[in-house]
Amino acid sequence: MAKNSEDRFKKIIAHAKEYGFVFQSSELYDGLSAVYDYGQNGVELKNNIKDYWWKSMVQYHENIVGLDSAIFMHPRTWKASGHLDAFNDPMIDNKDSKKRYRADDLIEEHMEKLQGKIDKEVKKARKRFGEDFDEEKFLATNERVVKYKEQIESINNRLVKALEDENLGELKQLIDDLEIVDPVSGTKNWTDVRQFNLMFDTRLGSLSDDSNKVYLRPETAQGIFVNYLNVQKTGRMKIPFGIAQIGKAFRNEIVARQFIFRMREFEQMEMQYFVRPGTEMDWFEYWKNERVKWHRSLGIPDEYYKLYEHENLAHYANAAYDIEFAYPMGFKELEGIHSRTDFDLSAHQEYSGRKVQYYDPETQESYVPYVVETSIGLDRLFLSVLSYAYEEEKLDDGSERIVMKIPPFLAPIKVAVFPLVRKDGLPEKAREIINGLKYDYNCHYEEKDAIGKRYRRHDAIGTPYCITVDHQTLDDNTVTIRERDSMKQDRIPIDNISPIVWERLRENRG
RNA sequence: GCGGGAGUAGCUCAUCUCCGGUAGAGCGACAGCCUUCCAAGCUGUAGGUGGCGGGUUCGAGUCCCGUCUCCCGCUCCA
Repeated sequence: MAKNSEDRFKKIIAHAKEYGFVFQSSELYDGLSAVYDYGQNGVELKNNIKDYWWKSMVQYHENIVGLDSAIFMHPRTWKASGHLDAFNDPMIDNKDSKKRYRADDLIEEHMEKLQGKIDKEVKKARKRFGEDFDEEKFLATNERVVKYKEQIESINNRLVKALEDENLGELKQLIDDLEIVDPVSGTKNWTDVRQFNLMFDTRLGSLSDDSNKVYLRPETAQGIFVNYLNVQKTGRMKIPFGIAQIGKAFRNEIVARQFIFRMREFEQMEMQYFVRPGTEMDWFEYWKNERVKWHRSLGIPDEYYKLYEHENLAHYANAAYDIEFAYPMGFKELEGIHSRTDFDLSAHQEYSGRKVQYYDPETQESYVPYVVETSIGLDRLFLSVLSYAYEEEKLDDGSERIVMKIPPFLAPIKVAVFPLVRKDGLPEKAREIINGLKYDYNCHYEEKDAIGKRYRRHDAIGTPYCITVDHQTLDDNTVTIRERDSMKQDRIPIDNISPIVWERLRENRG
């Protein structure tokens, strides 16, 4: 990370804490690594983001409905989804090179080397015997080849058994016995083999035995897939249709850092769109464009976004696109659009033994729908808004201000109301105005300190509009409304505050 | 997880270094005064068992060990 963006990132994190957006979890007890809490302003911003996403998906699309599934799910869900197998890796570090490897990979590479030796022997023999060479016979009888083959077999047996038993000590022993060296450092100075589990587990019920182990979901999508039939049938949904969900997910990341970008407990906003097989690429394109449009509607300039097409695909996908955002630490994934094929629904059909299909009246056939997923990290979106919004501004008079240029319709507090001075009945008038506005907008009243200071305080949390009650207000019932970014003021009648704020909030939504 | 750096008031920091002797400032917050519009007027108040635990010592923020957390690099990442 470049020095100045590193500084900027630090300032944003400090600002987020100082102004009640994000606190480290359990800070009182020295904090909990990679877990964060949202403070009084953070929760408002986060709720506003959620609300906007939810409306964009569920309210603005008649064929998309919502869902709120539980975090606990039947353990077989994760067997079916592939998470149980795909994210259970035994890892080992070389103390000299500081490199980390998958222990089973190292052993497999060793076996491949042995296989390479066999191939070499075969090649040599073929050269020697020419036309008469009988490969099968050679493989079965050549002393050296047979020895290599036996070695491979015995290693493989030990490896498979060790993995099955989750015997980490045996894996380490195997690496020691084979005298495997680190390709980088060339040494055999290894740590113990340790198990890394992506998923958190816990016990359901008060008796602790292995049979009631359950996992905290590592993605919300599976809650949608296992409810596909329920929603499709009870909602009488016709393909194509979507199910949207906002919820917490949990991942025990090996390294979880970078503030709220990568957390152990995080929130996803996902929409799974069920389509007829063969049309998935069209819908993939469609949602790619829709999601880009949605991001543009936040009013953040295009250059903050970059599209990235995946070449290494996850176990469930046949196409994947990331929308990346220019965070202070560089372009990083904000949202993923994936064509998940029928991988998940088929897997659940197989593991549950139930028919997870759709009868298409048009084609008069049943099929397992294909799925196009849009999956965005709520916390990452929050961070993108926060890091875009943070600005240290030099004003014409030479002074500085820190202003959070949060898209106004997402701002934690929409309207702040101040009496110019704390006397002459101005505070009472200001209270009166707030009481009229608070049912429509999140408002804030302040009378402490000089007026300029109060403006700056609200700049720092991104409040788009400040209403000031002055002496003229008492004569003609007008107030000034000050706009955050331009710092310009208009004088408007009290009765017009609500419609004008409404109008401006709408305008600001791309 | 490994390696390096750091942790003193809400924030920024001072004191720390070869020399151990009962923690200060600015900003901020709060209360009040003064002020007719963009942070810096006046008065007062609160706030720290120096991340936590242990050791050495008559005495530790200061020396030693452990631990937690954060930052940087490496590794991993649906």
